[in-house]
Amino acid sequence: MISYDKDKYNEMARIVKAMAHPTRLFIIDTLKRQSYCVIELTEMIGADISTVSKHLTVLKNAGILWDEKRGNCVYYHLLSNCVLDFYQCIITVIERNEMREA
Amino acid sequence: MISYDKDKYNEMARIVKAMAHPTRLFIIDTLKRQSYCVIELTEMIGADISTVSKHLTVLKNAGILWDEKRGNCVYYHLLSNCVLDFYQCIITVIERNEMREA
DNA sequence: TGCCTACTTGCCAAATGTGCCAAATAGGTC
DNA sequence: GACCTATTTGGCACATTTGGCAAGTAGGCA
Repeated sequence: MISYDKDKYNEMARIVKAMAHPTRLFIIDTLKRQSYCVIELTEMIGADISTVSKHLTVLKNAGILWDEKRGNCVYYHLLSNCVLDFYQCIITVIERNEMREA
Repeated sequence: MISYDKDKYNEMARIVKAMAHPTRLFIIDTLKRQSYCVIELTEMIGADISTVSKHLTVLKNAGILWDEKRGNCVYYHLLSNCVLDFYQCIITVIERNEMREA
């Protein structure tokens, strides 16, 4: 009998939830190329800097990013490259969805 | 200059959000072995059947599951096996988080 | 036809997530 | 120390998600 280990799946959901936002997916996708500081990411995203800072904190708390203070700026880095493998899967799902709708 | 293609990341977030719930992660993990009907999953999960049905609908609408009526029951199947690759990555993230906390 | 089982849907209260503004903090530079 | 820039935090309104109950639907079977 398969049992639902709530603690295990809660912990996993915490990580997935951290990725479950368009801005945060963009941040992960952008940081795979190189690291950026909060201001640079804010310019790309076009939201309030406090909003971007909070998104970065969510990803950092999930263990997906780490941050590094350099001079006046805080640079964010991708910590878990494996999350990028997921992107191709998601795109595959989207493309198949579009095919089925057509 | 990298630009934030909101439509693209919204669409991707829709799929990730569908997975961003402990019960739904459990369902995906369980259906990788074999298909189950709503009642069977409800017994494993221990929630109201309407709650489980709604979770299944979320995953179906995201294109992660498909359903098939057989006799009196609706069987749900995993449509996108690639989402399972993500599980190992999440577990790696969790394990590293635990190491860093220790 | 009527009943039963297996679901799905509507509704609603509670919980959670989001985004902006304003205020606080933290380091560098003069 | 005073000031400036970069970032984080607090607070709040608004939107979304969640879960259970009750009601509705759909097909099988006597």
